[in-house]
Amino acid sequence: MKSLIIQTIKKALEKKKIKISDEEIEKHLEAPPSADLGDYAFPCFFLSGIMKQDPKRIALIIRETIGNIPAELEDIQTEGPYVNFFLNRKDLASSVIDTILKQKDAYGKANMGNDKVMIEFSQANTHKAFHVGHIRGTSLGESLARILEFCGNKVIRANYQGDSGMHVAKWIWCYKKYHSREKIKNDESWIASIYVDAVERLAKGEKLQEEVDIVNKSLEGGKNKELVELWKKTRKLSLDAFEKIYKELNTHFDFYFFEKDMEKDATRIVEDLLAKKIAILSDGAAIMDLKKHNLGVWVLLRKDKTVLYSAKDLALAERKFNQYKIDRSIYVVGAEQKLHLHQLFKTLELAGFPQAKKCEYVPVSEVRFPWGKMSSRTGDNVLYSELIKQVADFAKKGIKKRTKKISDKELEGRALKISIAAIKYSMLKQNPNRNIIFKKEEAMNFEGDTGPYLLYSYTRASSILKKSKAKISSKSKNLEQKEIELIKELSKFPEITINAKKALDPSVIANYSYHLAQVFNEFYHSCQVLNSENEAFRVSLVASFEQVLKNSLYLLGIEVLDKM
RNA sequence: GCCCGGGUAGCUCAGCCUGGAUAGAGCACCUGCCUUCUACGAAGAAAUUCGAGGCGAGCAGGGGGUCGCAGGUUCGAAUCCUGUCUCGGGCGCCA
Repeated sequence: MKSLIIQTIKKALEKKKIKISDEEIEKHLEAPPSADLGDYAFPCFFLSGIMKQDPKRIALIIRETIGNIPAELEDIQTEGPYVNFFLNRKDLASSVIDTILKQKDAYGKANMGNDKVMIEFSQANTHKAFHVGHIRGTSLGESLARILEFCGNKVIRANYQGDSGMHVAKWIWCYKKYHSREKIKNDESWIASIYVDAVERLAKGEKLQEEVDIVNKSLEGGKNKELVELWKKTRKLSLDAFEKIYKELNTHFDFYFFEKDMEKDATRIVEDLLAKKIAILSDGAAIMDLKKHNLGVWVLLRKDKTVLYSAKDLALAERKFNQYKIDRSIYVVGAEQKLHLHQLFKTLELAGFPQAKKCEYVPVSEVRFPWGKMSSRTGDNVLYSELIKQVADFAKKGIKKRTKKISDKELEGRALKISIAAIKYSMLKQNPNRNIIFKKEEAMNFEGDTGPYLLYSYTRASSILKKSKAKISSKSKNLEQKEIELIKELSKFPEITINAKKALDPSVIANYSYHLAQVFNEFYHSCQVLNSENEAFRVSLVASFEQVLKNSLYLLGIEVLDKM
């Protein structure tokens, strides 16, 4: 249809002895700000230089030169310096609806190559809090995985859990020295509090770090059985807690990598880099001097030869490519680690790993309080477990207000899904590269641009579908303005998924979902479906909306509900 | 100091890559509406139908903007370029 319009414009211009390429015309062709202005608009500003006339006049000339309207189009009008084209909306409507109802869950899927992509995300550290910031990275990774799959990729979800390193040493040291009389509790906030206590104590006593270093060295050596046992036990508590969270967040991983398992390979790789003189020793530590590349200095091994996360990341990269034969490796990691990731990729390149070029970084910005950083080091944060409980309690109140007969199990289930939708949506609707200012009151807001609003719109649609007995038909004798708007919005979905994939940005999908629901709610208020003359058509439109909203929410990792 | 990323309504954000029709949303505030999640009454064996209100996780309308500031490019700048102010993050043994 677009090419027909391009050709129509081209012919009209040729009659006026002006040659413009198809590409040039397509570049200028745009969508008018509202449907009553048409479906495609051709702005004439750029022609005023060539034709030496007022663009408004040029629009009139083009319209006049076109003459009769081609059969496939409904109308061509001018509006100021624009020539506006109207498609045959009834045809458009039935083709959009037929496509959606035929393709169902596959509507919007794209075939953009079937690369095997590994996407690493979440990377929660054991022995520390899983707070709101971690929800963001986890939700983002899962959503990106779904978007890539939807566009034809084979996706491998990988988690890289920080179960070794200085933070673990601090926790073990602190527990042994100050808390050993406390029983080890299966309680996230208790585990998090020991870490906070360690950081506080270390900030006060300068010499204490030496004790932690000894614990660290000993843990890495693995010979002190008592320490290793304590590590294993506490590590498992953290990992089990994470697993429960992942399940609630509707995500899963195909592979779990652990920092602990990278230590040996990391040492080997660094020794190799030193032998090849790619890495050098400085003050006894092994470093990569990347100043030439404007990436500063990257420290790989401490002077006591224990490994740093930099070296472990080299080992991880090697393992990802060698063992899993992937075409593309995406790292969904905090934006504050930007330099680290670039140092990693550059080092892989200098070390001669051919896969270096296949690595990509998706920075995830912080979730902050209005007054500053959220931190597991200071304990100034909101734990996932606390937040989900509060939001779910709030959701339950809402459900109870409306529904008298509901089993406890059903109530819990619905409340959890609504809360997850609320929390995930709030994390995904914003561009990943920008900080989110977290306010607890806003997490409890279920109105407007929120996850629950989207779920609510879905339940409205499914309720209508349940009640209607009409036979579905995608054909309509006439179309209301709100119906046209909804159809046009539905037709945009395939393009939206491609945009989200290219940008690796779920907020594109989130913004679309919200706008789609808004348009549907406007339609809902202005067009009665049940018992209307046009019920057969409207039901098919509602069914299409339900399907597309479901598909787009799926890409965000949000499950829909029939009832709320 | 150097390197990134921001600055758009009181607050939180979208639009910026690829410049165009009055700069869009949400929250909060004000005014209306409310038929199709749920929920009340009546009729019916039931699906359901009819009726009058309420709720709000619904809709409409309203107030609120020097798109940080200053230049430049352009017929046209929130969008591109330069400068500048300001906030956040990062910058050799944390992850």
